[in-house]
Formats: sequence, structure tokens, C-alpha cells
Amino acid sequence: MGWDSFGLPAENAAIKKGIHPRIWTEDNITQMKEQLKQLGYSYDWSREIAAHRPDFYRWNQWFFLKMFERGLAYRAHRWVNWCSTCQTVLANEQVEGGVCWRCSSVVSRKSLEQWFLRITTYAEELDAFLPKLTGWSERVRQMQKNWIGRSEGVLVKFRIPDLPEMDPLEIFTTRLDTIYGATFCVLAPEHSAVALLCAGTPQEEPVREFVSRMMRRDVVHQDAQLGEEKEGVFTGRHAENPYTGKRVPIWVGNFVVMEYGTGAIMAVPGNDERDREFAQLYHLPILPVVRPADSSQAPPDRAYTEPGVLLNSGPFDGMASAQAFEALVKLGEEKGCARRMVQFRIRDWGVSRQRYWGTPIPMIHCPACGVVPVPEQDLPVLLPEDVVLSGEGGSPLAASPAFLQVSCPRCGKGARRETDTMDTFFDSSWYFYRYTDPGNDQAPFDSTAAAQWFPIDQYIGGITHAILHLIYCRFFTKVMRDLGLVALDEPVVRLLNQGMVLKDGSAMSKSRGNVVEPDAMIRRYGADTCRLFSLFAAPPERDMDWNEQGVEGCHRFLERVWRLAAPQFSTQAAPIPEGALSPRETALRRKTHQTILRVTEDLDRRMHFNTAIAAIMELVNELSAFHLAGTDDGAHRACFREGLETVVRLLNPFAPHFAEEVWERLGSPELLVHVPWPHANLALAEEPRVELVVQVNGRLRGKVIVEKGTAEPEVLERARNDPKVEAHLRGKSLLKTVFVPDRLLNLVVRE
RNA sequence: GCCGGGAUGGCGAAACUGGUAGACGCAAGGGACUUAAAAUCCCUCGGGGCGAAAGCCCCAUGUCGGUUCGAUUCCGACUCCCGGCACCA
Repeated sequence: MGWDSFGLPAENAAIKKGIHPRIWTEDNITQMKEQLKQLGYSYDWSREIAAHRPDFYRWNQWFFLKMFERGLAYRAHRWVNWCSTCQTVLANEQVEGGVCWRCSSVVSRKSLEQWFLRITTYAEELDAFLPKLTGWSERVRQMQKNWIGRSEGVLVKFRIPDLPEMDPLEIFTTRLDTIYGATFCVLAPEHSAVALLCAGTPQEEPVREFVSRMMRRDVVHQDAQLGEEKEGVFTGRHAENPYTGKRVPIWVGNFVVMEYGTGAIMAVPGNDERDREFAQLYHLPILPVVRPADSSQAPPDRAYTEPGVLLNSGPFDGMASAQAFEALVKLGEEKGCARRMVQFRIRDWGVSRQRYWGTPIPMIHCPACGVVPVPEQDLPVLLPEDVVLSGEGGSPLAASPAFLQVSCPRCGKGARRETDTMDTFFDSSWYFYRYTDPGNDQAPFDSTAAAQWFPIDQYIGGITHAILHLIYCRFFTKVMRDLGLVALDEPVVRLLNQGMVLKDGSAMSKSRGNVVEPDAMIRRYGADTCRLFSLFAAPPERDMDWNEQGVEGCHRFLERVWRLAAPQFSTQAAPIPEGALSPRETALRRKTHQTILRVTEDLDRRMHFNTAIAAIMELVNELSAFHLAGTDDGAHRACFREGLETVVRLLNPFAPHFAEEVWERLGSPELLVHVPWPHANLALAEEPRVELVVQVNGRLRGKVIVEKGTAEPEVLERARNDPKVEAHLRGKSLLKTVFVPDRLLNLVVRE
């Protein structure tokens, strides 16, 4: 068990209630541990870890230092998502539809110097390995693919003839085939060339006004879906299209994002819908350069954006888009104005948080030496205890002089500690490796221990972690591999996304008031009933509604087993006599051993706990009927006992307390948990006879019971003797038969 | 817009490799036990038709088509629901 115990909830609760986050967190862990133990989960508590304890987070700091050494951790000024309510920076993935994922307030923009992890170094590999993750759902892999957003294109240089001393403008495009239709260029408002371009032109003032207005806008308003109209302003300068030599105006526009590509685009309004919209708005020229390859007409009121055949493109007219693309790349490379490039949507991971309850970033700012890492032997950098949390202002750690003031490890002079703490996704990116060696104080874990356990055979997590956590932990594994700590490319072989527990059709939440408290449920029905129901109601990957009547049903089932077992308490199990069992007894034994097979299979390979429980219920139903019907002699009792004990043993993973109790009362000296899983006798489970389906023209017309392995001629003979089948054959000619041994016989007939 | 997943009784679901659709449970109805109720036990339980009954027939896995002796399962088109990405050039 690992506690993901750093982060905002602890800090917010602490601010609200005036309790120190550490006390609050430890209290919660104590309570939750109690609940988990009540539910009887078989966690290995000797391997318990918690993110907020220094023996764990010192290794966060260690990883950070290793990444810093390798250039994977760096500091940069960047426009960041700022939540004014939480007073903190949010990662892109923590902004949902323009609002803070946690408090739902509108996210604004702010420029801050931040720590970043260079996840983009691994973007190519993170993308390339997705098809190999065959134990992951298509859904999650697709989500990650979208998130990484790999896109192959070309970087093209546009010179600015009026400013010969200026670097050419670089744009990224995936549609080089449309370059003859580039009638203007557009820069993002944040683009560094904007100021240089407009300087000294009549457009300087309008551009300045536009850019500063754009910089102030909320993240929400950047989202076209949420209503921002396209808007832009001419910079007063022109760029030269390197292919046509034509001069095209350079604009600044709100619809170009700085964070993708180069933050500058060539606009092809004839073949791009967004560019067309902008061109119409400002009466810029529109020149279609690709038309549909077949004779169909390009839509008159929209841009034709599909690949097709080139026109208005000089020597490239008549070429197919793909062919033209290659020719244009070749030409551009020769001229030195274009080169192939792969772009990713994923950005480097901003890990800085201006918060208290997280891992201090182990860096020191020295006026003389600059940014200096804390020496490894000085780890951990402990979180100061003396910080008063007000919930306002900037970094809480800056308020602790004892923490802040430090001497530089390099020059020894007075310096200042980094006050940012780490995103809690840092903790969760590698915690599972720590399970293999939780007490290690020399390293995050021993590589031999990790090699023994890894990769993870089966990981279970909610779909909410499909992108964030599950990309970060893949990234960490690749970094750790390159550090020589592990010999793995991917940490998780099989991934199961379990569904949520719903109440009345929606997720449980305090604000809805539909929360089911585990304590109350355990008091009312017992832990085993709760476990049984939560596994029986639906397969694990599906959402499940917490239906109290369903819970009652599971409770009744356990009581039924108890009543079935009670007469057997304190009696001896008699051995089953050799041979000479009645048909009924033989049938019960068959069911018993078939059930072992089914439950084992459902549990082990399929993880379909609901059908495993259903199979046990079937056996219990059979046992009840057997109990009522039979003559109470030794063989009867022995077969019943075998079935009953099997039920108890198969029930053990689902209802462990109940199963142990019944097991003990049945007179077994050994704890059930130490008794090996029941072993099915395949010979006993075998059906000697099978019910074989007889179809006429694919429709069920009869059934015959035959010895297993009976050949077609005999089955056909038997089928013809069935009056129902015969009725459907009468007066018709048999064209052919389809025979599947032990399953069906299909008779194909015609009038 | 692009991509992914899904749709089966009144409800949660099952059918694992193309071979008896609806296992198991919930709810509902009927009966037994009881002075009564609870609990428990037994029976019925997708829709329609024929029959006195035993039983038989037809329809049915979102819609329409296809492949096949046979389709909940495979293929194509569509409808609706859920999810991801999205002014990403």
C-alpha cells in the first residue's frame, strides 16, 4: 500500500481547519488504514510507503538531481496556467475546459520561472511503444496517442526582405503541398518576432495594443469552442515565400498558439478552413491550390482541406498532394529553406508548484554561482515545520527563514533555497518501484529487487489516470532505464481500468449527498457482503451502481450458505466411498469440480469476478436441492460435504471472514487462508453425455442426449427419430449436414 | 470536425473461438409455512400466436443490409449514448 499523501487536499484542509498538513494526513492514513483492514484486503503492510515521509520523498529529490545532471530538468520562463483561487500553477492537463480541475475557477495566464522535466525527449518513444502495449485497452492507448500528438511536417523559412539583418521567420506545416496558396503569414501574439517586425511601422501601436490585450485574456477565451472570434492585426511587414518569391503580409492572430510548432504559420485560405475564415474577415486574398482528385467539385462555401491534385502551383500543377509534398521537400532542402520535422503536441512537464505540501525541489540559488544542485549527501531537503499556512500569497516555503537561507554548496556564500515544491505526479510516477525495496536508505530501490518483480503483471487504476499518471510513469521508467536502474522499456504489462462506484446513476460526492460510507455499510451487512456485492454487481471495468437491494441479495446468499453448513458444524468429513455412487451423487460431484474449474478460470485469466460468484451460487443452488432430495447415507453425506467445503474454499477470496468462520466450525484445524486453492479433478468434471442441438436450416428443432464423442451417423439416426425433427424433414430433401461434435447437428433441407 | 468505446428482459448482467440468447442476482406475481407479519422454502417471470392440455409455432440482442448451413459474435451503412483530442497549422 502506498499513500499518495502529498498535495493540495491536505494543504487546503489544513488551511481551513488550522491543522498542520502532516497531522491531518497522518490522521487520515490511520483512519483509512483501519477501514481497509476491516474490509479484509490482503495488503502487505510491511511494504507500506507514503509520499509525504522523508524516507520516500528524499528519492524524489534524488531523481530530480539525476535528471538535472542529464539536462532532463531545467528552468525556464514560461506562460503558465495560473489558478488565482489555488494561487498556483496548473499543468495543461489540470486545466479542464479552461477551468481549474480542482476548484473550477477560471484559469488565467502568468509568466513565471518554472522547473520543467523534458518529457519531450521521450515523446517519440512514448508514441512508438503504444502499439506494443497490447495489455492496455485501445481506449487508453488512443487517449495517449492524442495527447502525445505526433505530427510529421516541414519547417519552412520565410525571409523578411525589408529587415535583412533579422532571422528568417520559421513556420511549421504538414501541408507543404499547399505552399503556393500561402497568401499571408500569422504569428502568435507571444511570438518574439512581433515587436521587431512592427517597430517603426505605422502598425506599431495597433499591434502593441492587440498583443497586450491578448496576453491578458483568460485561458477559457483562447478556446474557439467557448466563443473567441478570430481576430488579428497586420504587423506592417512582409515575408517572402521561398518557393514563389512572392511577398506576403505578416499578421498577428489570436488563433495561432505559441506552444505548438514555431508559433507561426503560413496561411493557405484556399485550402484551410481556419485561414479562410481569417482571410474573409480581413479581406486577404484567397487562392485554392488543391482540388479534389476525382471530378467532384470543391465545396463553394468552404475550403477544400483534403489531399487532392495541385493547381495554381506553377511547375507542380497536376501533381497529387503526396507526390507534390515530396517534390517540394526535396526542392526546399536543396535550397536550404525547408527541412522535415516531427512535431509533438505534448509539452515538457511543468513540475513546479508554489505550494507547501510537496517535495522541496533540491536546488539552491546563489548570487555568484547561479542555480546549484543540493549535494546528494545533503538529501533529504526537509520540509520546514514552522510554516504558517494562510492560503494567500506566493510560495509558503519563502516564509520560513530557516529554510530559505542557506550557504552555497559551491562557494559557501549566502544563498537562497528553491521554494517551489514538486507536482505530486512526481511521487506517483515511480512509487511502485519502491514497493520492491521499501526500506532502502542507500538508493530508491535495489535494482536486483526491482528486476525480480518487474514489469508489473497487472496494474489497476481508474480511467481518470489514462493520460497524466500513465504517461508520466512510462516516462520515468524510460529515464530510469537510461540511468541504468532498470532494464525495462515499459513498466506495466496489463492495465485494467476499473469503473466507478455510482449511487443513483452518478458519481458519489459530498455535494450531491449520495455518498455511501464504508463504515456504515460494514456495520450493517459486514465487510464480506460489501466485498461480495461490489464484485458481483458488474465486471470490474464497468461502472457499477450501488444498489442496496443488490447488497441485501448478497447478504441473503451468505446466510443461505451458513444455513446449509450449520448442520455439518462439528461433524467429521467422511471419505467418499470408492465407486457405486448414485447418478445424483455423481452429478453433484461433477458440478462441484466443474465449479472449481470455472471459478479458477474466471478469477485467474478473465478477472470476471461477477461470473465466478454466479458459478458459486449455482453450486449452492445444486447443493440445496441435493440436500433436500437424497437419502442420508454415508456416500450422500460425503458428496454433500465435498461440495460444501468447495463452496467455502472458493468463497474465500470474496468473503474471507465468513469463509474462515465456516471453515473453522466445520472442524478444520488449519486456517483456510493457508489451505491451498482447491484442485479440480478433471475426470470427475467431465460430462459423459452431452445435449446435442439438432437444427433444421439453422433453426433449433430438437435436442438429443448422446455419449460424448458420438459420431455423426448415430446422431443423425437419433435426430431422425425425434418426431419434432422428423416433422420438419418430412417431404423435403436433405441437401447437406453440418456436424460439430458434441455441440450440434444442422440439417440443411429443401422443399 | 477527427479518433476510440458502447447499445442484450422491468433492472444489474451472462453467453470465453461463429453453434441452444437471457446463466446468476435484483425487482415483480403466485403458492406453502404462520393467528398475523418477518424470515424461509417452492413455482412463474422477453413479446406474440395456436391449443382443453402436453406441447407447438412466430418475433426478439439499437436500425437497415451483407457474408454463412447457422450471426449478440464477422463485414458495410446508419441512429443514439459515453469518452478523448481539437483554431495544433
